[in-house]
Amino acid sequence: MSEMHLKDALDTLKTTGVRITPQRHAILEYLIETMTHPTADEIYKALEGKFPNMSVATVYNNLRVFRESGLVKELTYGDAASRFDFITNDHYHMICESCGKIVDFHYPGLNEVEQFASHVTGYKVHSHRLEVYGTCQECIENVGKQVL
Amino acid sequence: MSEMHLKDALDTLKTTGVRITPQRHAILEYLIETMTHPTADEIYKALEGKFPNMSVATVYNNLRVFRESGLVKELTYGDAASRFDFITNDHYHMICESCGKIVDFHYPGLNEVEQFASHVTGYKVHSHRLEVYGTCQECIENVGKQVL
DNA sequence: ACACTATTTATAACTATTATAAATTAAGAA
DNA sequence: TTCTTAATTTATAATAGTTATAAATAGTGT
Repeated sequence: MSEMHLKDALDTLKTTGVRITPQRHAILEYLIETMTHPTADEIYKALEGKFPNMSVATVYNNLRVFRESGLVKELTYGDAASRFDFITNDHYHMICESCGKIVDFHYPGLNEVEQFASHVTGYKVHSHRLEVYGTCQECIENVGKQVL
Repeated sequence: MSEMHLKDALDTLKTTGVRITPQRHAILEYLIETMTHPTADEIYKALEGKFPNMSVATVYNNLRVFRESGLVKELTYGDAASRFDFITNDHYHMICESCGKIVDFHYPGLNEVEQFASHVTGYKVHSHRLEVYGTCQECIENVGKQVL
């Protein structure tokens, strides 16, 4: 079924007139099959084997293309590197403030908030972003050697 | 009443054993009185008049101190510079994707989401972050000369 | 297979942020 | 008030993530 996602994604690109290069194929594939939310550099390193000559710029360029095509979401964290997330259906992120691990969770109705916010501010709403911060089980157990 | 905030903030710092320097005073004051959500550089430039010799590092250092004291929240946006927000009470941000303007809005109950997320993921929850993206009235009227 | 244009690569530049070390200063003690 | 000391500021350099550029390469429709 992740193959289905890949197929859909490639179709989306083709429809938008974006060329399918081996690099793009590989980046998309990697984004879909890894359940993590990799940084550009992690993607770069992961594909180093297949594409020894690939430039970091290529990764960044394509992540931007994917973002503009609505295939990928970019998650930013201040000075740290952005993380990229293949968009499947609506989900949110739970982030461990100790080790940085990100897991997804689904939650139904946040449309009310959008409507409310739109009403109060007069903005026309496109989307929203919700993130929950906490400590994961593992880090709770490893108290004493906190990193962050 | 913004003077109240400043007083409270200074007290908080003093209690935590953080020295009150003129620079810190000025940065806090600026953060409180400007309703915008300035970047470190904007703060630096705004205080250039009063402190011609102040270093950018000082602004960054103190914003970190304030963040660690829980006085200030940092909002990150990928490659763009972080924006800093004096914490009053719980509010969220509505961000215009066209001009970048940020306005605050209040919304009551998102604690359910925290509880839900905690239950599903097993994380111990500390906080959350919600942002709504859209287009502000002004930019809706100025269609045709889109910036972003 | 060709031609045309998008894309990749390699490199350098840019910008936000942080580290460092020397000079300065806030704040409590004498 | 003056002294003392550790925290803070300043100036500078370094780091890291990301983007711009231009030449080389390669998809895609014909």
